[in-house]
Amino acid sequence: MCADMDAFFASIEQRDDPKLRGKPIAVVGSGERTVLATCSYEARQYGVKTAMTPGEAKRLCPNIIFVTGDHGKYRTASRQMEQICLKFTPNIEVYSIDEVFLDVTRSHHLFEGPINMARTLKDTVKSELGVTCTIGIGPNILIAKLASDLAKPDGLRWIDTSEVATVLEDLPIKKLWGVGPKTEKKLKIMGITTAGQLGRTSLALLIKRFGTLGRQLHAAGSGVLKRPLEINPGEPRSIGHSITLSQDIWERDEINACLLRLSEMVGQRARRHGRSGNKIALTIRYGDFTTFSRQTTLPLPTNDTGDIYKAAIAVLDKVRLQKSIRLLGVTLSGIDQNGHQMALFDENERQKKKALFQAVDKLNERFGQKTITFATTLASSKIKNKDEREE
DNA sequence: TCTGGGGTCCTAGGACCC
DNA sequence: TCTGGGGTCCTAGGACCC
Repeated sequence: MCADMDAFFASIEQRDDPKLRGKPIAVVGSGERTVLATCSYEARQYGVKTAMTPGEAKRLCPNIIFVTGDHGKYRTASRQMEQICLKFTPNIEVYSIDEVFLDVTRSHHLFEGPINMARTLKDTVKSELGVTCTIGIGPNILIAKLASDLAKPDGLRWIDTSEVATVLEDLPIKKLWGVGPKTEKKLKIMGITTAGQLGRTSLALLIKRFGTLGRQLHAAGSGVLKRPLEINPGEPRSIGHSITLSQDIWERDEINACLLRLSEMVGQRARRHGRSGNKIALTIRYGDFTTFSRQTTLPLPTNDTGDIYKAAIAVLDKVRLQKSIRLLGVTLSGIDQNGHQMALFDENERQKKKALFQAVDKLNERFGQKTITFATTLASSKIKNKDEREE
């Protein structure tokens, strides 16, 4: 089964504020330059869609109400959803904040079949969470997900093995999991527009044209997907934050201040999860939307704000900036997948550095962005920083 | 009121090693 | 005397997903 929350963020907001119920609303970010994270079904009737700008949405639907999103609240609701699903089977995969896969192969009989089970799950979600969800049922997660897509909102659909071919026959390829705009275009050039056609295309041809992806495309078109559920979520492979600035910036001081903030966000999250990584990537988007990234590898993994910041600055120093900057991002990867045994050793040092950074942030907030910063950021980039003690 | 933010996986090319 | 082959790691970019 695939249990998919309907217009999740918007539904939560409507649940919590009766004035929003039955109305076209959209959940947006807090910044000045934002897009719609999602919108209510009332808004969708006007053609409003996820990822639109508020301006576009307003043009299509003049009565639309914008609500600033509260991710903490959505995460809480998502965890509640997870707990509800666990009452039905221990074999679940929390695929995203608003989707859960359930392997009910061995448990549906306890509910007198999958349809009854799904109804009970829907009712439980409605009564305990106060929002609706759609459930798709199928012989594998690909079909279950497709069933939920076709049935939403507040729906329930079972695509039995015997129906799979019929459903796929005229299904547009872009509805398939893994087929985005680029792949759709390439397939169309090959004369393939439906899942049915994709499934009948020779595997050899698809592999020749798409490499590894070809195998997946063939499987998707045929309605099979062998991947089992990921019951135990692994370690995250990267931790990153990015910010679209309210105005494009050019001044090095402003860039540095932003990188410090991003480094602290990344470091904090890594420390909270007891993770470290040895690759630090910097993402830059110019005002004209050209976007690129540069990264560096450190000799040892870290989750220290200062280390991350220094690395980000070192990477930036190698870039000759062409235009003013719209977005900056910092990502930590190369995360040690076998735990955090290093942490005990430098706990003392870590605490000291953490206290230092908290103090620095406070001072900068109070007296202005550049009150305290790294000497290395003031020195000429020609000077090689061989010795860490320069800090 | 032009275009968010958080991720994953794959690929191509270069450096480097034997 | 114009020039192999296999392998690994790293970086940057792209496609996709929610």
